[in-house]
Amino acid sequence: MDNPADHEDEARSGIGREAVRGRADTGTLGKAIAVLDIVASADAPMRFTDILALSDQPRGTLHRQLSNLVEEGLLSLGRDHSYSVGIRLLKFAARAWAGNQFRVIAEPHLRKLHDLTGETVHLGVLRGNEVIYLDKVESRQAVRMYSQIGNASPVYCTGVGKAGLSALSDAELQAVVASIRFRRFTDSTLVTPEALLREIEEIRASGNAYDREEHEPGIRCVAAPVHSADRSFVGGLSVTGPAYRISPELLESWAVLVRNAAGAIMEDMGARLGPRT
Amino acid sequence: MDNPADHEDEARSGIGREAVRGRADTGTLGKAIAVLDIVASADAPMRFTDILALSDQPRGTLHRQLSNLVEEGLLSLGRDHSYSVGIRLLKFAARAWAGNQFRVIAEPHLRKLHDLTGETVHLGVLRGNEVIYLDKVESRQAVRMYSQIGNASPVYCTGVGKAGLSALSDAELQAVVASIRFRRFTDSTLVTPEALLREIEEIRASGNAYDREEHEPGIRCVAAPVHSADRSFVGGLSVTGPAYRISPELLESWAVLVRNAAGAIMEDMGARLGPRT
DNA sequence: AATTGCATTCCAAATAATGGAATTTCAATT
DNA sequence: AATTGAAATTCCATTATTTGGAATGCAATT
Repeated sequence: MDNPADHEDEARSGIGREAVRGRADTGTLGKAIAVLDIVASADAPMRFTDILALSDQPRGTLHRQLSNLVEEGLLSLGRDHSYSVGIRLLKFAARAWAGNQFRVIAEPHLRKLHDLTGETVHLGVLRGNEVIYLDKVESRQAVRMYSQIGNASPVYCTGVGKAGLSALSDAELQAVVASIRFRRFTDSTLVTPEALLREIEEIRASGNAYDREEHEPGIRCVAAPVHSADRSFVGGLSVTGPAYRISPELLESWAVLVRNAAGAIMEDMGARLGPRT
Repeated sequence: MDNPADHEDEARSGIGREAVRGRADTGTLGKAIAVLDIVASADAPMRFTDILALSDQPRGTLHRQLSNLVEEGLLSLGRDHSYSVGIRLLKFAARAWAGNQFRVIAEPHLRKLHDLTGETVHLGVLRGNEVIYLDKVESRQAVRMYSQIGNASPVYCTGVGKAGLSALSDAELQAVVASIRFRRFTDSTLVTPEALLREIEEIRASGNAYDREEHEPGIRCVAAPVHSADRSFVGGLSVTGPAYRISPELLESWAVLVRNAAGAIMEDMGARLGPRT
């Protein structure tokens, strides 16, 4: 599943407070991280000229930016002049994950939901027009944790993504939807803003989002919106499974469980964060 | 101290750029990442003044650096003015992990080693005077993957760390050892450069490093050095288990298995990278 | 209402980044 | 072994960004 033209500009209009920045890539740091993002969004190591083609920086500038990133361990430069993401980021991410209170508070609820359904449970948050998976509980350990945690998927074709969108204000929703470059993954993928917005309305009314094989054929899920106490994290909670095992009726029967779990998470967060303020 | 062997090693050129690096807080990016590192190294969210105390930047400067990091999603600023590591790093790390060829090539060998011993297997690489765990295979899934992957531990009291050190040139070894601030974790922890260097010599001779409850009481391990084909990654492979289950004799009986697995990984890497060059 | 302990903003001076062009290295081919 | 075109890297006068000490804002506490 390669998405070639994805890392072009991505119009990073994110969510919440860290989000309403229309302009990004400003300042020395911003430009450097934009370069890092280009390399991180590719699915193979990139050579200098490959990156040059995607970045809008002059040769000399780009070269120094890359050198700085390598110097800091954020990128790694192979003998064959190919750049890939550096392992120093693993350390940062491990801390980001372990220290994330939203995830920590949610974790027991994910487990409970997994026990109730027997299927894979995901927690993800919005970041721009992507959803980043924060946690996952599954039965078989065959699939590695890292295979999902940290992974970025489009908002418009995942249960977690659509659930998250439904929790945004209209202004935020409009901004995100406008930044989406729709791409058809399956026959069921929603590929227009109108179809997406219509579905968001339904989600707001019912409290549940569904992924009916819209991202991957044979994969269904039911989700509900969750957000952290201060709304700095907005996302969703979902139960996912193979279509052959999960009938639409079964999926629907889990809807209330997912909503309850999402509600319980938000209650826990209020309980922990409320008094402290 | 004009050891001819040193020149020999230096002549081998660019060894372990990734593995051994001095402090490089230079440039705008470097200083920003240094600030990020301060926040990532703390085990709780930090407020502005906490960070100010640890960084040697003036108020105004630090404040703008933090703002920039938040702007880029590398840090997240809570409503209570506390900074924590941002989830955008999860995306970068997921790519760094999935795309890391060293880890990809090593993975089947970790599994095989796990099957042979039944105990937890770790793969880690040196970064400065820390070892960063790249992968882990364990029996019980009770402990979460993220609990180790990406985690940074001191080189001098872990099997993987000491194994990695033994694979460095004398010059690199000296540089790393000089940068260590020794801390006693258990009664067995090596706390002097001399003791560490003496043990590195033994590891070089035998091909195996041991952690005899030097980091955590009740935890033992046997390790062997590994490095990527171009030596851009230098680290170790280890089998770890609880002391009550793993006698010193049993541990020693695994030594050859670990050495063989390490050798097989390096052979695989040569096989994949060799023809391409 | 005043105080205290923070976090945040300001702006001239200092410093680091910029980028077009020149140079060097690489790798494929003869 | 020599040639050559492509790719990577370095150079340095110009330009834009960061710097940092001091002033200001903000919200609890007395």
